[in-house]
Amino acid sequence: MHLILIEHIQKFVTLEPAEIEILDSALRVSKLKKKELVLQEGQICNDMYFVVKGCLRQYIINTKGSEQTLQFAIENWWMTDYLSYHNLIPSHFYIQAVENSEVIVIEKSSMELLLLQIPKLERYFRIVAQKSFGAGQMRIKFLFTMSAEERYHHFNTLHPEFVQRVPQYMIASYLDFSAEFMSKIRSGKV
Amino acid sequence: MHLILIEHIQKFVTLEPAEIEILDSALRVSKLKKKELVLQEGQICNDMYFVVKGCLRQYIINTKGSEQTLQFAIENWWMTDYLSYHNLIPSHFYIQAVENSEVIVIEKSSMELLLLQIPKLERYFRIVAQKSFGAGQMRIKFLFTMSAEERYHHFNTLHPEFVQRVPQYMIASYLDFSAEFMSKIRSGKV
DNA sequence: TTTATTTCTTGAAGTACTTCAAGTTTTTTA
DNA sequence: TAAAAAACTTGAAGTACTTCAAGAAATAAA
Repeated sequence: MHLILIEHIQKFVTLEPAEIEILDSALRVSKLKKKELVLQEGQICNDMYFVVKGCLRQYIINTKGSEQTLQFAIENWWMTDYLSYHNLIPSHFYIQAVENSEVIVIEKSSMELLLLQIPKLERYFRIVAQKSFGAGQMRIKFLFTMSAEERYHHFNTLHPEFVQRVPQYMIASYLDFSAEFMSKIRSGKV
Repeated sequence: MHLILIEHIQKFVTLEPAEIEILDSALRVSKLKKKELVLQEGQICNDMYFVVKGCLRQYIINTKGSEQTLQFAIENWWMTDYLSYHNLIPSHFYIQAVENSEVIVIEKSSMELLLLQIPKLERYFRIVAQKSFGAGQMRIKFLFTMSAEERYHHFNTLHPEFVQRVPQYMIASYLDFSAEFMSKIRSGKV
């Protein structure tokens, strides 16, 4: 049983036993090794990933050839490239496991089938997407109004466990400053 | 008849005549004067707005007391503060008409009713939210990887009509640089 | 039209960051 | 456990912007 996802869904909609049955048999778990890629730039994103355990990140490779993390997903978060997924266009992003991770993968075709069989899931995914969009708006607010140092302390206060788990250079690029500058912030040299 | 919205919905789901009837009678149009606010910081956002004509923007007032635009919505776009809307928490944002505008307002209570009466709308709003989130991800990519000048030219190429309609200082803050710097970019002095 | 208000421009001075390069520490692999 | 790889630190030099202040131009109001 894919309990973690089913419980997450039931926070937003109530499923009948029969629906849980359908859902459960449609899901499959995939174990990802640290650094394993599930999406690469140029590919069409055909899956949605729900993190059961571990951590994924979405990143790009910029013109200087270095990686910039745009998004993290930890337990109970969905990760995908919605634009590539919906419009069938090549993705601009990489999606990678930051740690050894366990994810539930739902392919697009199987997702469409599920949404027909269990229309309540439309509601669940609507709410998830709307909340994610709301979180994204807050992120832009923080990026626009806080200095690098403020963003670091804010993130560190909000997600202290996370800062331990993930390499600093990934967090630095997620907060839109260089790894070197982050090092200076941490040591108080700025 | 609120044709523009109904047509927009029918791009994603097919509505029965009876459903159109229900929908149509639940909607109301509101005319907004230029600069009119529909949401202020600290208020709980209780509505969703669909722009029929004109333009809305979401902005904040930063610590220096100046406005920063985080989001625009033109014809066929939805605008709301999803975080405040879903979690019933005070909004961090202002939402304002940039021009004299016509919007369709749906209050939360009426939205919940509509979603029960026309479950297909769950699908519509799911797709809209997922696509919006996808667009937000691209926005962050552009903010992270392009210089101010590149962001300006990129935006200008993508939305040339828009740059005419909206004061430059709003676009400057949306692209995360100062109005003065935008002026210098435009005159080639940089 | 006249006046008031809003928006845009310009240059000079300042700053919050980046980049580079080299060394150190930590983690992973064999 | 040694060796290799990945991640972090440090300082020096550079730069892409911001801020300020003042004036000009465009738009709206009277």
